Amino acid sequence: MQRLSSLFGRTLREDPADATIASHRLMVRGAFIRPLGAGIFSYLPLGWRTLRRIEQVVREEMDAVGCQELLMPVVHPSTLWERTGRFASLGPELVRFKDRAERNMVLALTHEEIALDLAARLVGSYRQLPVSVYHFQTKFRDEPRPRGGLLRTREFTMKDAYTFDPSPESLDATYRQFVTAYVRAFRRCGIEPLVVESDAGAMGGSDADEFHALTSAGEDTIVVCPTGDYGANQEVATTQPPEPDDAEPLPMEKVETPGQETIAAVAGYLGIPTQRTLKAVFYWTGEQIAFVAIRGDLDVNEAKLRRALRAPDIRLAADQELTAAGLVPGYASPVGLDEVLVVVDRSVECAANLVAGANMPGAHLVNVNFPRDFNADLVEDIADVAAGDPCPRCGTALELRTGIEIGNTFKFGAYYSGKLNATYLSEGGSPQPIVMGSYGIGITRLAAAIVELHHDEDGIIWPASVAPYNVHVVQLGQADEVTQAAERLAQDLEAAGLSVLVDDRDESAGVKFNDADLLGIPIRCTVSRRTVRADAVEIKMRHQDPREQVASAEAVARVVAEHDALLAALSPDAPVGLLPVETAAMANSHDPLKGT
RNA sequence: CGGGGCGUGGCGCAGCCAGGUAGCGCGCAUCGUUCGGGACGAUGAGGUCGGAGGUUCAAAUCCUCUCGCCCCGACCA
Repeated sequence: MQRLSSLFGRTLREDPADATIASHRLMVRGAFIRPLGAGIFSYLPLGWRTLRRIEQVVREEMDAVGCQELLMPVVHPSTLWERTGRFASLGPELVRFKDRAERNMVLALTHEEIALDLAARLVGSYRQLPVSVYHFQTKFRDEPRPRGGLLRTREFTMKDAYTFDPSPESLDATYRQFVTAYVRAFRRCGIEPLVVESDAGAMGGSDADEFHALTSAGEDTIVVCPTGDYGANQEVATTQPPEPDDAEPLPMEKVETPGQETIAAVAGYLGIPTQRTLKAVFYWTGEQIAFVAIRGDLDVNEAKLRRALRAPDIRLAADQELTAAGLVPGYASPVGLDEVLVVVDRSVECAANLVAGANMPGAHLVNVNFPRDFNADLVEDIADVAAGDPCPRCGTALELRTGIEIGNTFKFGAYYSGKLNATYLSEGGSPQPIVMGSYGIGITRLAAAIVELHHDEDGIIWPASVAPYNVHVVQLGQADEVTQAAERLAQDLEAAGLSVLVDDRDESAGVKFNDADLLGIPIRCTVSRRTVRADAVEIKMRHQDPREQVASAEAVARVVAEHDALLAALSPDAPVGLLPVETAAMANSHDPLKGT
């Protein structure tokens, strides 16, 4: 048992000034974590115990699908990273340094290279496949902007798994197993994950899914169909193509629009809806300017544009870059442009008689029609999906949600195997590339997501599966009889298999109860002069209000039963797949920031 | 990287504009009284005011530079 009087860490009465989101605030106040630098945290005993419990849930689900735990290093020679090309292609988020012999080294930000290299060395035959490994390991990514406590850190703990299959079909089966294992793990941690399609990445992935905890504290926008048949990260989400406008194309004309430099201004000035305008957005690809033409009411989705252009590092172009290319900011038009790369969103292809800039100050063109009036180098879907757009599968109005990405899964196929020459001998005796999958769960981020979904104004409400201790024994008063009773209760609870935190501090009842609420251990037992005289123990569940006195002789059995019931409620067993949005709505209703 | 904010005992803050003995609340220590939802009284410890340089008789305060942290955006397997 741990006594609060000797716990390393102190709770804070006031919120830390720099914490804005609930999980950050409560985990610092409750002595779970302390910041060391931007995006770098120490995990105090309470926090570390919690992380280890989360790990254990994940570990059990990984073991259950036959995945084998190992441990790979944090510091790597750059060699393998050079062979896959990532030493050069990754940006400053990959920390590079030299050792004493001037060899290039990196800090692990993931372990595909290392895991696959191991597989290549250890797997020789199809008889050894499929096989999979995982570990819990520190990752370091020099993020440009850490934020939200454990939500986005530079140093973090990740459970990453790597699967090795003999064929894409075999990988498909493995992949489904892992998705199922992930959903089970998250449910056991008290999170109903929303599984959505995600960006497979510019690095050769063929298929990818993300697992989201829905809460307004998240950073990702998720597009979901209320029928549950579609869900995708906004980076890859699509909607049904717009209905073609079969209006008769009218002759193009120039109109004076002095001072009307924005879509809203032009539309207002001409008395038309923004859907009837053509918005020009300019990106710099690193080599040239890309002129993006999109319907005025839509927004450009940069992730889609990046893929369409096959340009990993696009950014909005600066005004001087536009002027240098002969474009007039506010009045730019694709009409009459030859030198510039033009990307047209499919919304423009389907529209008729749009208003576009005239490439001169103070004037616009009306009745612009594509492709009659201008050319495109690319026509693609590069628009953000908006709430209300029709589901690509069933046409139902789509909804937008905010989520924390707590896990992801990727099919890499033979992409890395080709680079690292990772092969096995097939039944026919020929070398074949190992077919790889990669699966991540951010353990520290998952802890933050759990707190976001499980807290109230008084503190954290840990799911029983991951709480740092099972039971919080609060001793009120320092009388010998009370101390002894609390001690005995704690010992009996431990003998029954529960972990116990005892608040034996000489503090007032209010301080102790408030700290108990803050720390969020699911079951609280109070021992005081009053309960000792009644030969009883008061039991209170953290997630509900009633307090109940139970006879001492029955207290332990009762606590065990309550704890078992809490664990049973965190059942992993429910249909797996793309989850219905009702569950998403339920998850959101837990979020006090949004109200209910 | 762009924009904004903030660095003053362990935590939360005031003082800065209008330079002149570094303050408040909480916490901490000791003693006493309290003792079921952040008790009360008394006494006490604890701060090179993020750092460097400058202006000045005098700098937490004014100027310059710099480091760090937070938020928004950019970015993000």
